[in-house]
Amino acid sequence: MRVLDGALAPPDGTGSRILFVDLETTGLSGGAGTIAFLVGCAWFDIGALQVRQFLLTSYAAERALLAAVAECFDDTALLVTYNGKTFDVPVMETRWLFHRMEMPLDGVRHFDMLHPARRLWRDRPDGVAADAYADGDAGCRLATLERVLFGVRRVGDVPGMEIPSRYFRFLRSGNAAPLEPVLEHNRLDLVSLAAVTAHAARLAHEGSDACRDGSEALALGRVYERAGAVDRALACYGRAARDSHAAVDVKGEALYRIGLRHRRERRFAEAAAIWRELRDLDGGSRPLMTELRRFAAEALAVHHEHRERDLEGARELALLALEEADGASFHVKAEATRHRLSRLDRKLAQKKDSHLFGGCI
DNA sequence: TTTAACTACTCCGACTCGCG
DNA sequence: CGCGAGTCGGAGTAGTTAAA
Repeated sequence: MRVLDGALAPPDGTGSRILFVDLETTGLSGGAGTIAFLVGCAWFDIGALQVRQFLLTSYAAERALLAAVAECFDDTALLVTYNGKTFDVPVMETRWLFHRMEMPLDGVRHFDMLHPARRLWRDRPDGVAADAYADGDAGCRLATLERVLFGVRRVGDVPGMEIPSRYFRFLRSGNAAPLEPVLEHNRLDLVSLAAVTAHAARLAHEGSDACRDGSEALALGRVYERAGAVDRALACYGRAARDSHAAVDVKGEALYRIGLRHRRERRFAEAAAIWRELRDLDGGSRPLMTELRRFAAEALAVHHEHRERDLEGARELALLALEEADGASFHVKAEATRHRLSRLDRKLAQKKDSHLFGGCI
Protein backbone atom coordinates (compact mmCIF):
# COMPACT_ATOMS: atom_id res chain seq x y z
CA MET A 1 0.00 0.00 0.00
CA ARG A 2 3.03 2.23 0.18
CA VAL A 3 2.67 2.62 -3.58
CA LEU A 4 -0.93 3.78 -3.15
CA ASP A 5 -0.07 6.40 -0.58
CA GLY A 6 3.47 7.71 -0.48
CA ALA A 7 3.11 8.89 3.10
CA LEU A 8 2.24 5.44 4.28
CA ALA A 9 4.82 3.11 5.71
CA PRO A 10 4.02 -0.57 6.26
CA PRO A 11 2.30 -1.36 9.55
CA ASP A 12 4.67 -1.52 12.47
CA GLY A 13 4.83 -0.55 16.11
CA THR A 14 2.52 -1.87 18.79
CA GLY A 15 -0.56 -2.84 16.76
CA SER A 16 -0.91 -5.67 14.31
CA ARG A 17 -4.39 -5.23 12.90
CA ILE A 18 -5.64 -3.40 9.83
CA LEU A 19 -8.91 -1.83 10.93
CA PHE A 20 -11.58 -0.57 8.50
CA VAL A 21 -13.79 2.12 10.00
CA ASP A 22 -16.97 3.81 8.82
CA LEU A 23 -19.23 6.20 10.77
CA GLU A 24 -22.89 7.08 10.52
CA THR A 25 -23.48 10.51 12.02
CA THR A 26 -26.23 13.01 12.75
CA GLY A 27 -25.14 15.23 9.84
CA LEU A 28 -22.42 16.40 7.51
CA SER A 29 -21.35 19.70 9.02
CA GLY A 30 -18.72 18.04 11.20
CA GLY A 31 -18.79 20.64 14.01
CA ALA A 32 -19.31 19.91 17.71
CA GLY A 33 -23.02 19.34 17.05
CA THR A 34 -22.39 16.32 14.84
CA ILE A 35 -22.36 13.03 16.70
CA ALA A 36 -21.27 9.61 15.46
CA PHE A 37 -24.21 7.44 16.51
CA LEU A 38 -22.91 4.31 14.75
CA VAL A 39 -19.25 3.32 14.56
CA GLY A 40 -18.59 0.34 12.32
CA CYS A 41 -15.28 -1.49 12.60
CA ALA A 42 -14.08 -4.39 10.49
CA TRP A 43 -10.90 -6.48 10.34
CA PHE A 44 -9.70 -9.74 8.83
CA ASP A 45 -9.45 -12.67 11.21
CA ILE A 46 -9.63 -16.46 10.85
CA GLY A 47 -9.97 -16.10 7.10
CA ALA A 48 -12.99 -13.80 7.08
CA LEU A 49 -13.97 -10.18 7.54
CA GLN A 50 -15.18 -9.61 11.09
CA VAL A 51 -17.57 -6.69 11.62
CA ARG A 52 -18.38 -4.98 14.90
CA GLN A 53 -20.86 -2.12 15.16
CA PHE A 54 -21.22 0.29 18.09
CA LEU A 55 -24.66 1.92 18.24
CA LEU A 56 -25.45 4.91 20.43
CA THR A 57 -28.90 4.30 21.95
CA SER A 58 -28.99 7.61 23.85
CA TYR A 59 -26.84 10.73 24.00
CA ALA A 60 -26.05 9.93 27.64
CA ALA A 61 -24.23 6.78 26.56
CA GLU A 62 -21.78 8.55 24.22
CA ARG A 63 -18.86 8.47 26.63
CA ALA A 64 -19.26 4.72 27.11
CA LEU A 65 -19.50 4.20 23.34
CA LEU A 66 -16.33 6.22 22.74
CA ALA A 67 -14.50 4.19 25.40
CA ALA A 68 -15.60 0.91 23.79
CA VAL A 69 -14.51 2.15 20.34
CA ALA A 70 -11.16 3.24 21.76
CA GLU A 71 -10.69 -0.25 23.14
CA CYS A 72 -11.44 -1.70 19.70
CA PHE A 73 -8.73 0.56 18.28
CA ASP A 74 -6.13 -1.05 20.56
CA ASP A 75 -3.81 -3.32 18.65
CA THR A 76 -4.51 -1.38 15.43
CA ALA A 77 -1.50 -0.79 13.22
CA LEU A 78 -3.37 0.82 10.38
CA LEU A 79 -6.71 2.55 10.14
CA VAL A 80 -8.44 2.41 6.73
CA THR A 81 -11.33 4.76 5.87
CA TYR A 82 -13.11 6.28 2.89
CA ASN A 83 -12.82 10.09 3.00
CA GLY A 84 -11.85 9.60 6.64
CA LYS A 85 -9.17 12.27 6.58
CA THR A 86 -11.84 14.88 6.00
CA PHE A 87 -14.84 13.29 7.69
CA ASP A 88 -14.63 10.24 10.00
CA VAL A 89 -11.42 10.98 11.88
CA PRO A 90 -12.14 14.68 12.60
CA VAL A 91 -15.68 13.77 13.79
CA MET A 92 -14.34 11.11 16.17
CA GLU A 93 -11.54 13.33 17.44
CA THR A 94 -14.01 16.13 18.13
CA ARG A 95 -16.12 13.77 20.23
CA TRP A 96 -13.16 12.43 22.22
CA LEU A 97 -11.98 16.00 22.75
CA PHE A 98 -15.48 17.07 23.82
CA HIS A 99 -15.46 14.41 26.55
CA ARG A 100 -11.84 15.24 27.45
CA MET A 101 -10.85 11.67 26.69
CA GLU A 102 -7.50 10.40 25.48
CA MET A 103 -7.12 10.29 21.68
CA PRO A 104 -6.80 6.61 20.77
CA LEU A 105 -5.87 7.47 17.18
CA ASP A 106 -2.70 9.39 18.08
CA GLY A 107 0.17 7.49 16.56
CA VAL A 108 -2.04 5.15 14.51
CA ARG A 109 -1.28 5.26 10.79
CA HIS A 110 -4.22 6.24 8.65
CA PHE A 111 -4.88 5.24 5.04
CA ASP A 112 -7.73 7.10 3.33
CA MET A 113 -8.78 4.95 0.35
CA LEU A 114 -10.67 7.81 -1.34
CA HIS A 115 -7.61 9.45 -2.87
CA PRO A 116 -5.92 6.36 -4.32
CA ALA A 117 -9.37 5.32 -5.62
CA ARG A 118 -9.68 8.63 -7.47
CA ARG A 119 -6.21 8.21 -8.94
CA LEU A 120 -7.00 4.67 -10.09
CA TRP A 121 -10.59 4.89 -11.30
CA ARG A 122 -11.75 8.47 -11.69
CA ASP A 123 -10.81 8.78 -15.36
CA ARG A 124 -12.16 5.49 -16.62
CA PRO A 125 -13.99 6.43 -19.84
CA ASP A 126 -15.85 3.11 -19.89
CA GLY A 127 -16.19 2.59 -16.18
CA VAL A 128 -16.81 4.51 -12.99
CA ALA A 129 -17.27 8.01 -14.33
CA ALA A 130 -19.35 7.22 -17.42
CA ASP A 131 -21.54 4.77 -15.57
CA ALA A 132 -21.92 7.09 -12.62
CA TYR A 133 -22.92 10.12 -14.67
CA ALA A 134 -25.50 8.04 -16.49
CA ASP A 135 -27.05 7.37 -13.08
CA GLY A 136 -26.71 10.99 -12.00
CA ASP A 137 -24.30 9.62 -9.41
CA ALA A 138 -20.89 10.82 -8.35
CA GLY A 139 -17.81 9.23 -9.91
CA CYS A 140 -15.82 7.77 -7.00
CA ARG A 141 -18.36 7.21 -4.27
CA LEU A 142 -17.84 3.93 -2.46
CA ALA A 143 -21.15 2.45 -3.65
CA THR A 144 -20.31 3.44 -7.25
CA LEU A 145 -16.93 1.71 -7.04
CA GLU A 146 -18.41 -1.51 -5.67
CA ARG A 147 -20.88 -1.57 -8.55
CA VAL A 148 -18.33 -0.93 -11.28
CA LEU A 149 -15.44 -2.98 -9.87
CA PHE A 150 -17.35 -5.97 -8.53
CA GLY A 151 -20.68 -5.81 -10.36
CA VAL A 152 -22.60 -5.56 -7.08
CA ARG A 153 -25.78 -3.52 -6.96
CA ARG A 154 -27.34 -2.77 -3.56
CA VAL A 155 -31.05 -3.39 -3.23
CA GLY A 156 -33.06 -1.17 -0.89
CA ASP A 157 -30.01 0.68 0.37
CA VAL A 158 -30.67 3.78 2.52
CA PRO A 159 -29.58 7.03 0.84
CA GLY A 160 -26.99 8.81 3.01
CA MET A 161 -29.19 11.91 3.32
CA GLU A 162 -31.89 9.85 5.04
CA ILE A 163 -29.63 8.47 7.76
CA PRO A 164 -29.70 11.33 10.31
CA SER A 165 -33.51 11.61 10.21
CA ARG A 166 -33.88 7.85 10.77
CA TYR A 167 -31.69 8.14 13.86
CA PHE A 168 -33.71 11.08 15.22
CA ARG A 169 -36.90 9.09 14.64
CA PHE A 170 -35.40 6.23 16.67
CA LEU A 171 -34.44 8.60 19.51
CA ARG A 172 -37.95 10.08 19.65
CA SER A 173 -39.89 6.81 19.38
CA GLY A 174 -37.54 4.23 20.85
CA ASN A 175 -38.43 2.04 17.88
CA ALA A 176 -35.23 0.64 16.37
CA ALA A 177 -36.86 -0.61 13.14
CA PRO A 178 -35.88 2.46 11.03
CA LEU A 179 -32.26 1.87 12.09
CA GLU A 180 -32.03 -1.67 10.74
CA PRO A 181 -31.33 -0.59 7.16
CA VAL A 182 -28.79 1.94 8.50
CA LEU A 183 -26.87 -0.84 10.25
CA GLU A 184 -26.99 -2.86 7.02
CA HIS A 185 -25.80 0.16 5.01
CA ASN A 186 -22.87 0.60 7.39
CA ARG A 187 -22.00 -3.10 7.19
CA LEU A 188 -22.06 -3.01 3.37
CA ASP A 189 -19.86 0.10 3.37
CA LEU A 190 -17.31 -1.72 5.52
CA VAL A 191 -17.35 -4.80 3.27
CA SER A 192 -17.00 -2.57 0.19
CA LEU A 193 -14.20 -0.57 1.74
CA ALA A 194 -12.29 -3.77 2.55
CA ALA A 195 -12.92 -5.17 -0.94
CA VAL A 196 -11.92 -1.97 -2.77
CA THR A 197 -8.79 -1.63 -0.62
CA ALA A 198 -7.83 -5.26 -1.24
CA HIS A 199 -8.40 -4.81 -4.98
CA ALA A 200 -6.23 -1.68 -5.10
CA ALA A 201 -3.53 -3.41 -3.06
CA ARG A 202 -3.56 -6.35 -5.49
CA LEU A 203 -3.15 -3.97 -8.45
CA ALA A 204 -0.27 -2.20 -6.70
CA HIS A 205 1.37 -5.53 -5.88
CA GLU A 206 0.93 -7.34 -9.20
CA GLY A 207 1.39 -4.41 -11.58
CA SER A 208 0.37 -4.08 -15.21
CA ASP A 209 -0.52 -7.78 -15.63
CA ALA A 210 -3.32 -7.46 -13.07
CA CYS A 211 -4.97 -4.56 -14.93
CA ARG A 212 -8.20 -5.31 -16.70
CA ASP A 213 -7.65 -2.83 -19.52
CA GLY A 214 -5.46 -0.05 -20.87
CA SER A 215 -7.25 2.65 -18.94
CA GLU A 216 -6.59 0.94 -15.61
CA ALA A 217 -2.97 0.28 -16.64
CA LEU A 218 -2.50 3.97 -17.45
CA ALA A 219 -3.90 5.00 -14.07
CA LEU A 220 -1.79 2.43 -12.23
CA GLY A 221 1.26 3.69 -14.14
CA ARG A 222 0.63 7.23 -12.85
CA VAL A 223 0.35 5.84 -9.31
CA TYR A 224 3.65 3.98 -9.68
CA GLU A 225 5.38 7.02 -11.15
CA ARG A 226 4.24 9.20 -8.26
CA ALA A 227 5.66 6.61 -5.89
CA GLY A 228 8.98 6.57 -7.77
CA ALA A 229 8.55 3.04 -9.19
CA VAL A 230 9.59 4.12 -12.67
CA ASP A 231 10.13 0.68 -14.24
CA ARG A 232 6.73 -0.58 -13.11
CA ALA A 233 5.18 2.67 -14.35
CA LEU A 234 6.75 2.20 -17.78
CA ALA A 235 5.44 -1.37 -17.95
CA CYS A 236 1.94 -0.05 -17.27
CA TYR A 237 2.22 2.76 -19.82
CA GLY A 238 3.50 0.23 -22.36
CA ARG A 239 0.52 -2.02 -21.69
CA ALA A 240 -1.86 0.96 -22.11
CA ALA A 241 -0.19 2.18 -25.30
CA ARG A 242 -0.26 -1.27 -26.93
CA ASP A 243 -3.79 -2.20 -25.83
CA SER A 244 -5.66 -2.51 -29.11
CA HIS A 245 -9.00 -1.96 -27.38
CA ALA A 246 -7.92 1.15 -25.47
CA ALA A 247 -9.40 4.53 -26.37
CA VAL A 248 -7.11 6.79 -28.37
CA ASP A 249 -6.88 9.24 -25.44
CA VAL A 250 -5.55 6.43 -23.24
CA LYS A 251 -2.94 5.37 -25.80
CA GLY A 252 -1.98 8.98 -26.42
CA GLU A 253 -1.45 9.81 -22.76
CA ALA A 254 0.46 6.55 -22.22
CA LEU A 255 2.83 7.37 -25.12
CA TYR A 256 3.19 10.94 -23.85
CA ARG A 257 4.25 9.70 -20.41
CA ILE A 258 6.66 7.12 -21.89
CA GLY A 259 8.20 9.88 -24.01
CA LEU A 260 8.57 12.25 -21.05
CA ARG A 261 10.25 9.47 -19.06
CA HIS A 262 12.76 8.82 -21.88
CA ARG A 263 13.49 12.53 -22.25
CA ARG A 264 13.92 13.04 -18.51
CA GLU A 265 16.47 10.24 -18.50
CA ARG A 266 18.19 11.73 -21.53
CA ARG A 267 17.31 8.92 -23.92
CA PHE A 268 16.53 11.49 -26.60
CA ALA A 269 16.38 9.16 -29.60
CA GLU A 270 13.86 6.89 -27.85
CA ALA A 271 11.84 9.94 -26.81
CA ALA A 272 11.80 11.19 -30.42
CA ALA A 273 10.58 7.79 -31.65
CA ILE A 274 7.70 8.02 -29.16
CA TRP A 275 6.86 11.60 -30.24
CA ARG A 276 6.64 10.35 -33.84
CA GLU A 277 4.41 7.47 -32.78
CA LEU A 278 2.22 9.95 -30.89
CA ARG A 279 1.89 12.13 -34.00
CA ASP A 280 0.85 9.10 -36.03
CA LEU A 281 -2.05 8.24 -33.68
CA ASP A 282 -5.37 8.99 -35.27
CA GLY A 283 -7.07 11.09 -32.63
CA GLY A 284 -9.49 13.04 -34.77
CA SER A 285 -10.41 16.37 -33.17
CA ARG A 286 -10.42 15.17 -29.56
CA PRO A 287 -9.04 18.05 -27.44
CA LEU A 288 -6.53 15.90 -25.53
CA MET A 289 -5.14 14.38 -28.74
CA THR A 290 -4.95 17.76 -30.45
CA GLU A 291 -2.86 19.06 -27.56
CA LEU A 292 -0.69 15.90 -27.43
CA ARG A 293 -0.03 16.09 -31.18
CA ARG A 294 0.96 19.73 -30.85
CA PHE A 295 3.19 18.88 -27.90
CA ALA A 296 4.85 16.09 -29.90
CA ALA A 297 5.49 18.43 -32.83
CA GLU A 298 7.09 20.98 -30.51
CA ALA A 299 9.21 18.31 -28.77
CA LEU A 300 10.33 16.95 -32.17
CA ALA A 301 11.22 20.47 -33.30
CA VAL A 302 13.47 20.78 -30.23
CA HIS A 303 14.97 17.38 -30.98
CA HIS A 304 15.71 18.26 -34.61
CA GLU A 305 17.16 21.66 -33.72
CA HIS A 306 19.35 20.64 -30.80
CA ARG A 307 20.15 16.93 -31.22
CA GLU A 308 19.94 16.15 -34.93
CA ARG A 309 21.05 19.57 -36.12
CA ASP A 310 18.38 19.49 -38.77
CA LEU A 311 17.24 23.12 -38.89
CA GLU A 312 14.91 22.71 -41.87
CA GLY A 313 13.15 19.75 -40.25
CA ALA A 314 12.90 21.63 -36.96
CA ARG A 315 11.35 24.61 -38.75
CA GLU A 316 8.76 22.42 -40.46
CA LEU A 317 7.77 20.83 -37.14
CA ALA A 318 7.61 24.20 -35.36
CA LEU A 319 5.28 25.43 -38.11
CA LEU A 320 3.07 22.37 -37.57
CA ALA A 321 3.03 23.00 -33.81
CA LEU A 322 2.01 26.60 -34.43
CA GLU A 323 -0.83 25.54 -36.74
CA GLU A 324 -2.08 23.07 -34.17
CA ALA A 325 -1.86 25.41 -31.16
CA ASP A 326 -5.38 25.64 -29.83
CA GLY A 327 -7.43 25.86 -26.66
CA ALA A 328 -7.24 27.99 -23.55
CA SER A 329 -3.46 28.34 -23.33
CA PHE A 330 -3.15 29.11 -27.05
CA HIS A 331 -1.34 32.41 -26.60
CA VAL A 332 1.39 31.25 -24.20
CA LYS A 333 2.25 28.17 -26.23
CA ALA A 334 1.97 29.83 -29.61
CA GLU A 335 4.24 32.62 -28.35
CA ALA A 336 6.94 30.10 -27.38
CA THR A 337 6.63 28.40 -30.78
CA ARG A 338 6.89 31.74 -32.62
CA HIS A 339 10.00 32.50 -30.62
CA ARG A 340 11.44 29.15 -31.70
CA LEU A 341 10.53 29.81 -35.34
CA SER A 342 12.21 33.21 -35.41
CA ARG A 343 15.38 31.73 -33.90
CA LEU A 344 15.33 28.92 -36.47
CA ASP A 345 14.89 31.45 -39.29
CA ARG A 346 17.84 33.43 -37.92
CA LYS A 347 20.02 30.32 -37.74
CA LEU A 348 18.98 29.22 -41.24
CA ALA A 349 19.84 32.65 -42.64
CA GLN A 350 23.25 32.56 -40.92
CA LYS A 351 23.89 29.11 -42.34
CA LYS A 352 22.99 30.31 -45.83
CA ASP A 353 25.29 33.34 -45.45
CA SER A 354 28.21 31.24 -44.27
CA HIS A 355 27.71 28.87 -47.20
CA LEU A 356 27.70 31.82 -49.62
CA PHE A 357 30.74 33.28 -47.94
CA GLY A 358 32.48 29.88 -48.06
CA GLY A 359 31.58 29.54 -51.74
CA CYS A 360 33.19 32.89 -52.65
CA ILE A 361 36.53 32.01 -51.12
C1' DT B 1 34.17 31.44 -20.54
C1' DT B 2 29.78 33.27 -21.78
C1' DT B 3 25.25 32.74 -23.15
C1' DA B 4 20.78 30.78 -24.56
C1' DA B 5 17.79 27.08 -24.12
C1' DC B 6 15.96 23.38 -21.74
C1' DT B 7 14.53 20.84 -17.54
C1' DA B 8 13.09 20.03 -12.96
C1' DC B 9 11.79 21.94 -9.01
C1' DT B 10 8.64 24.65 -5.65
C1' DC B 11 4.94 27.60 -4.54
C1' DC B 12 0.32 29.44 -4.92
C1' DG B 13 -4.49 30.00 -5.94
C1' DA B 14 -8.52 28.05 -7.89
C1' DC B 15 -10.88 24.40 -8.34
C1' DT B 16 -13.29 19.36 -7.38
C1' DC B 17 -15.72 16.05 -4.78
C1' DG B 18 -16.45 12.71 -1.05
C1' DC B 19 -18.63 12.03 3.61
C1' DG B 20 -24.49 11.41 6.33
C1' DC C 1 -26.13 21.72 2.94
C1' DG C 2 -19.53 22.57 5.14
C1' DC C 3 -15.06 21.03 5.32
C1' DG C 4 -10.64 19.95 3.67
C1' DA C 5 -7.37 16.64 1.13
C1' DG C 6 -5.83 16.43 -3.16
C1' DT C 7 -5.16 18.00 -7.96
C1' DC C 8 -4.05 21.03 -11.67
C1' DG C 9 -2.05 24.78 -14.21
C1' DG C 10 0.78 28.86 -14.22
C1' DA C 11 4.69 31.58 -12.60
C1' DG C 12 9.11 31.88 -10.89
C1' DT C 13 13.69 29.95 -10.15
C1' DA C 14 17.86 27.17 -9.90
C1' DG C 15 20.63 23.84 -12.19
C1' DT C 16 22.39 21.63 -16.46
C1' DT C 17 23.92 21.35 -21.16
C1' DA C 18 26.17 22.60 -25.29
C1' DA C 19 27.32 25.92 -28.92
C1' DA C 20 30.10 29.84 -30.06
